[in-house]
Amino acid sequence: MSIRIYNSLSNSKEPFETIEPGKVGMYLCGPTVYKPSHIGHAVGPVIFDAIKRYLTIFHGYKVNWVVNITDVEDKLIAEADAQGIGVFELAQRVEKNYHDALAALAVDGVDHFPKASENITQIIEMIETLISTDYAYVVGGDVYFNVSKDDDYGKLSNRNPDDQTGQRELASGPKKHPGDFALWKQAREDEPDAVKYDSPWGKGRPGWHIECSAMSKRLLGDSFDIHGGGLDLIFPHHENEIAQSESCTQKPFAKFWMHHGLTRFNTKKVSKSDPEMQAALQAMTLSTLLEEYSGELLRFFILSTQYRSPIEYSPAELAGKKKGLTSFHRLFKRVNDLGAGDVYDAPSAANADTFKLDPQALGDEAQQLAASIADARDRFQAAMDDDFNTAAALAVLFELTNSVNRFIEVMSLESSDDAAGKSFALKAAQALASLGQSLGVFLSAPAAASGGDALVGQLVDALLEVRSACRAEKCFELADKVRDQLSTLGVVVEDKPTGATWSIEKQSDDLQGNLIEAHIQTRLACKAAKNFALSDMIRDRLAGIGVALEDRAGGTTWELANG
RNA sequence: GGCUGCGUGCCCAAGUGGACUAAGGGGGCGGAUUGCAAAUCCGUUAUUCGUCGGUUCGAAUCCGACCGCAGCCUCCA
Repeated sequence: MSIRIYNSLSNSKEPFETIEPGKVGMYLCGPTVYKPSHIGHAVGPVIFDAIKRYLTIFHGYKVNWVVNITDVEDKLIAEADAQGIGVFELAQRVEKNYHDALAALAVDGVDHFPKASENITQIIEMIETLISTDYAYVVGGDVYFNVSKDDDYGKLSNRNPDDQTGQRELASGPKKHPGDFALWKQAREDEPDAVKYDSPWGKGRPGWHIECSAMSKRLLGDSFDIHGGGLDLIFPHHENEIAQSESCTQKPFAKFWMHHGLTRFNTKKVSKSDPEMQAALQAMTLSTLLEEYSGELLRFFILSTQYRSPIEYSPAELAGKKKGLTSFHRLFKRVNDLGAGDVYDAPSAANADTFKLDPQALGDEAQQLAASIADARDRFQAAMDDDFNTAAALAVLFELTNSVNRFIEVMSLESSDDAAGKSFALKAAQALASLGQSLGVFLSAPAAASGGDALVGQLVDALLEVRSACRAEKCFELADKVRDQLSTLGVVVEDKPTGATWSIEKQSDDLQGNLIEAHIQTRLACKAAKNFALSDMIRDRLAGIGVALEDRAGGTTWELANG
């Protein structure tokens, strides 16, 4: 029952033990807010959010999670200049964009979002300590970290700074060693005043790495449990964080280093600074993706791969995942339609009783389902305990989908009033949902399902009543035409024992107007078939929901009775 | 060149020495159901895990070589 985590520091899986019993301090490197975030930036937050939920729900940990916002940095200054706006104006705008995306992805577990600009004092203090202990030195208005002084520098990335001469035998400039990196950068004349901070070494601003050391120290202490980020940050960023922090405090910095795989597009890393990626990047921006896909789908997509593996992003791949996710939504809707209760309102997976179903006298099928559910929790936990294998955990959920569907099928629950059976199906589905919820999916029913518009719903219902009448009269041609029309509008119809149900699979423009038009077309077809009872029914039904039809010489027009 | 990793069916993806004669998803194919669909259910779709050797009673899993791919060594989640 113990958690094992792959630690980049040792390149092996280690048993997870926290520094303080029952508590986890967790730090994730966040974005530099100079350009909108893309899909790759969502990976860390989604994984860590799922981890926090899991650790909290399944292991009872109290998790304190910090994600930094880098708002003082070269690129940001350059981008603000290019756009002709203030540095912090740009930073705030991009940061809002980032937070909106996280909200859509259901990443709500972050406890602190510290900003570099708000921690200058702590940064300066840390640099002063490093200077006083000779781990750093001042050259003009710059301060550099002295890698030669740090014995175990390179332990995370397995690099020896003295062997790194190879490619960049560049002039080390004012530095003592080419591997030395900036802790503090002297202000340049052309830089905006907003990023010129006072320091003992004159006006300037912090280097990139030091902010994470200073902010994690302030919010999580000298030593904490988990530090995460993308694989591309191992060197130099994380290596340098370790160097700064451990040299400053003389204590171990992060206990576990977790690095997630990078998102790729056409087998190449998605990068904001890669010129070849620029065109494609537009489409991979989180705000763009969220216009077309739900946050839940993007989250599901990210969780369907073990976090250390790279994820290949493509619209086709996302479409495939969407089908998988939809199969859960269908099941939940199917169970909710049984009327025994709301699946989404599931008890917590933390409660073992959620998985103890009593099959009573419901027979073999219920026995089997009860066994599957009980087993699922263990398998789910085993997968998650093994380095947070969300891909394997989701596989367990897929299997349960099948078990519950089969139960509903075999017990014919949709066409019976078997209250005990329905309640059993509900509990099984809730157990399934609770596992997903502990990863941050299945939190609520997909928003688009009902169209979000009462009139649209009434129009579809009315159309389906007409179709039902057609089917009763064995007038299948007309019935199919209705279904086809709806399908074109993105409304998918499914016939069930209890009648037809529908859902909006694809949003389309002016759905309302098109639905009324579909009524008119259907009515025209009825009239052509001399089925006047049906055509009148359509007109009356529409009138009932406030849509008045008028037959004119040039065709039929419609208007809404009251706004 | 140095340092990390990776290579599993048509596609995605778990599994890292023995319940693997390899999860799960997408797709394909057959059947049940349906007026027909859709959805759902049942069945089926890798004797094989980049290639070649080795270790072992036993390897997708360990070792070696080779081939291919990615990341880092400069900013990057």
